[in-house]
Amino acid sequence: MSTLIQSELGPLARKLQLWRALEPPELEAVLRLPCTTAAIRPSQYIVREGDIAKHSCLLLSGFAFRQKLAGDGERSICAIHMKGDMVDLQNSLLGHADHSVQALTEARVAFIPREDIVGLALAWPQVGLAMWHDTLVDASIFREWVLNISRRDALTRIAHILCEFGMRLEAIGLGTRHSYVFPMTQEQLADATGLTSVHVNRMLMELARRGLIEREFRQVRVADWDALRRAGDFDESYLHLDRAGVEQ
Amino acid sequence: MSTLIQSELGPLARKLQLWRALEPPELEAVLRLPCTTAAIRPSQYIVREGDIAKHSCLLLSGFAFRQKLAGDGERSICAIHMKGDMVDLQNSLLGHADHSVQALTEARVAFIPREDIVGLALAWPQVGLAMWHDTLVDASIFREWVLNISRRDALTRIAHILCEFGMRLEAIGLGTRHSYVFPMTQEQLADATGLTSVHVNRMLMELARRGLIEREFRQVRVADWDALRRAGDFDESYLHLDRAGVEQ
DNA sequence: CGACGTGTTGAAGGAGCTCAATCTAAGTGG
DNA sequence: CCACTTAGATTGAGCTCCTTCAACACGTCG
Repeated sequence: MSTLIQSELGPLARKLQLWRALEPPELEAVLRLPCTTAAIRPSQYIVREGDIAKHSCLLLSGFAFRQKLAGDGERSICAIHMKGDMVDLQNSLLGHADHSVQALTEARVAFIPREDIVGLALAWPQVGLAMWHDTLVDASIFREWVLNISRRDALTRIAHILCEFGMRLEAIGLGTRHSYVFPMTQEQLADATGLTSVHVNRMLMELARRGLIEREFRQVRVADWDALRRAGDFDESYLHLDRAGVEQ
Repeated sequence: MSTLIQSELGPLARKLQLWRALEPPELEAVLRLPCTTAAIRPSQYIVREGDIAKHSCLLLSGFAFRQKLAGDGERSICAIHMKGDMVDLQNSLLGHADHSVQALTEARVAFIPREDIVGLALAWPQVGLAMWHDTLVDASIFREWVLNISRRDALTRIAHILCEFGMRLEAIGLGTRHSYVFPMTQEQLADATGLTSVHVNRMLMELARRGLIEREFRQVRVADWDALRRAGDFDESYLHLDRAGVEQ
């Protein structure tokens, strides 16, 4: 955890521009944010539930997930994150972390001091709006997960999350939804879908048996995207990747 | 849907101040937002999934909920809202509504044009931050619901949602967590917890049998708050009602 | 009065869980 | 290079929490 580099924040600038057109001086302000970077190992904590917020974290490479624990120790994974995601913007404004963030793979993370995020939003309101927009999209994904977990059966849940992951990878130019490495263990996938790892295993095998996907360890090949999409009751509009209707 | 009144937006100003200290001119800007109000009947739609965003909606009185539908028609209720809540800030920034909002009881709603919300955030960045903060708290509640539905058993889920509702009522000065009218049918409560109405019914009766609550139609009397809190694995920190650690 | 929405109850069935064994691949140390 | 370990994936068998279906109770409202 060291080195103060200016150009590290490219992925953030790119993400924010996806949400809102930014002028050169605004982009510059984003890129000039002070930050320190760190290399994170798989399963290492980036944020711990209860932490007092001192900085926000941006994922520069690799994958991470958010988790909460129930009183009896059961784990719930409520989000998966990839390059360019602010894994906890909320720490910039809320007092304490209400959940943990953990690395899924080798990852690089940039830490940006809390007050600089707030200062950025105050000095450059358009950037503030872009970050707010980002939070709104996050919230939309949480709602879809509530639906996924509460009202879809096991097979559909798994198919849905596979669709979402591929779609998001593609959206940030990190691969194609037709073939990718899914970076979670079956136990983590279980915690992300409200199932057990045993049942996740059976459902993955069932999806393969039906010819929707082909698997080789964590490598997923989507043999029939339309069928997987149908099986997963997947409609990407909740990801708000299109910006139709968003002017100004 | 008519009448253009200035002082209608008091509940919004109060809510935003809860999240961030605002100066008189900032407050005035909030209160001066143009808006139209409407009386809404129970189960009437306030926003429909797929709607193109033209305005944001503020709940002035009564209760409402957000829902999404699965492909097979199953319903998921992902949030309950009360006085002062912006039931769809996301419409101000995102292009289309990714879910519906429906009235739970008789309600009064203020519609604020999309561009005025955006304009407010641009002209008064502190107000923009307050609205962003509001979205972050919303997202925190969604995460807790994901945990609630995915990793808690039926009795715990119901107890948890009863705790949350009472706590939030109290926070906005609309009652006490020890006794309130819970404005949902058992079927709606089922859709908010990922259960069936039959099982919700049995769990409510079990909570009463154990002496945690007393019921009379929708009226809930919390006989033993601490026990209910324990039974519901409830820890209110995710509501971010305290502002400890939040300076400036 | 009949119809409807909501709540309550019983009985039977099933989707997913639990427990436990086995398998595989990738280290790790000798 | 091989014995040993470990994390994760796979499989089977039995069980349970919750669902499904169906009936009935109750209050309200036309």
